[in-house]
Amino acid sequence: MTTTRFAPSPTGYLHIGNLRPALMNYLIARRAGGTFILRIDDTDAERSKQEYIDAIQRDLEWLGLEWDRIEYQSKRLDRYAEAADTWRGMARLYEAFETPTELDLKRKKQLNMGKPPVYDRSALNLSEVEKDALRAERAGHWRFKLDWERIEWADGILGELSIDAASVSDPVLIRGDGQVLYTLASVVDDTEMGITHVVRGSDHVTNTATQIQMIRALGFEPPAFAHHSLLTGPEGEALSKRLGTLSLQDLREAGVQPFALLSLMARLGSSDPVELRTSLDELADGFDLAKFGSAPTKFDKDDLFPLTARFLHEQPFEAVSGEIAAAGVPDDIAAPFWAAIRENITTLHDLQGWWEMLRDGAEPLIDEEDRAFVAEAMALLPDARGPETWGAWTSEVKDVTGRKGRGLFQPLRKALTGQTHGPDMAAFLPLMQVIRAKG
RNA sequence: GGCCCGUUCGUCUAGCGGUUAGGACGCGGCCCUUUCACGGCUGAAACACGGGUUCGAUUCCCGUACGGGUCACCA
Repeated sequence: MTTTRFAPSPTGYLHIGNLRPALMNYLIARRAGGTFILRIDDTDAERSKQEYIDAIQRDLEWLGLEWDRIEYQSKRLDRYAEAADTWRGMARLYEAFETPTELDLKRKKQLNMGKPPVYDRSALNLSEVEKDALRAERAGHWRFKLDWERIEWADGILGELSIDAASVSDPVLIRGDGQVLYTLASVVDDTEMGITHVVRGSDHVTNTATQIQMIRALGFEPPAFAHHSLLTGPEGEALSKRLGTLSLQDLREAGVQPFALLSLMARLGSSDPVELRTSLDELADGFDLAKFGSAPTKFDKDDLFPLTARFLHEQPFEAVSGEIAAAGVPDDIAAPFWAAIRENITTLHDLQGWWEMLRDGAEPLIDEEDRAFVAEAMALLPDARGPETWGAWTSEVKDVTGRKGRGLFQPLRKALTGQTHGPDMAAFLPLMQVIRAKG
């Protein structure tokens, strides 16, 4: 049974970088008919907020990424304590007393000497008497004692990976104040919840190495791990530098459609072409981690808009009637309005502009050599305009002026809409409430 | 600085010793169309650099450069 999870920490809003693991895990579960768990990693009590938990769920719902189950780490503290006891019993968990300042100092010293900044395990040499003395001063924190060996695994994206445990610090699992840390909670949850595939960003590869040892010590077999590359900005710069406008909420407000976002993110970085898909089943179909590369992937927000436009162009009136009403379009002309302009919008925000043009008219765009022609044509334009008007009118203008083809239609479009391109005029003209060119 | 990963058209990538280096998106042109879009056809566009190994390197090895990640009592 395939079981995956998406495990955001509610310390901020979901952004584009979070969407990759969320989607990948969702699609893997979906494709296998398995279970997708939303796990709220809220062990950090100071930074976690209910507001963010709500926002995360809203964002996932907006995208249609439904979870089969939701779990909260803050409700599983007893499970973590139990695992800690197990490791203590095997002497894999040891108490250390360095303050953050001391550790920082040690690291700087090591760095200065050109050595890797790895914890030196000096706490292991403390006698019971020394420990008691230290306990009297401050609360100790707990580290997992790594076996110094090469840790290897076959990564679903990165391939064969090997990390020397000796090059990594023994991870702190429990803070001095008793707070359980990510690595511990994650390991316990992944094993107890039967997670079969862990897909996360490549910023976790060293965590994975240490977690494999922790899982084995608990008597479990590690799940299949896969680490996707991280997103960068269009110039290859770290994405964190421009995360400002890349929260899912920002994208939604910019008018990006869910399926545009999903279609791009489910394929970007893989060898499959990015094509608009309009269901999660289609997205799950053919989704394969092995098709993803391991190089950093450039993400450009602008790529979302052509997909959004394409999605909108396919939408029936019923799907957008609410937005059309919100843009101020009267009900009686809402359906023909959509039919006329839908292929000329990029996002739903463009609805407003077209409606305003219809309601208020557009500043005519008339070339000097067309001035007389346009005046002549406008005189022939009837006040009552219906679906047949454009055809009848243009053919009459054609007969009267002798113009035809582009030379006939283009000046009329420009005079009526002030633009060189736009909706099909046969459908658009009857909806125009005001025609400024008519005077 | 140590460790891990990476570098093929603008972008995402295929390639797994001998290829006219392929595809997709984007871009240009043509056709279709009263505009735009759609569709069809077509064009420009890439192996980071330097050494090896080899009859032969985009492909294998080493080095350099560059990029990303990590080295928290965050996740």
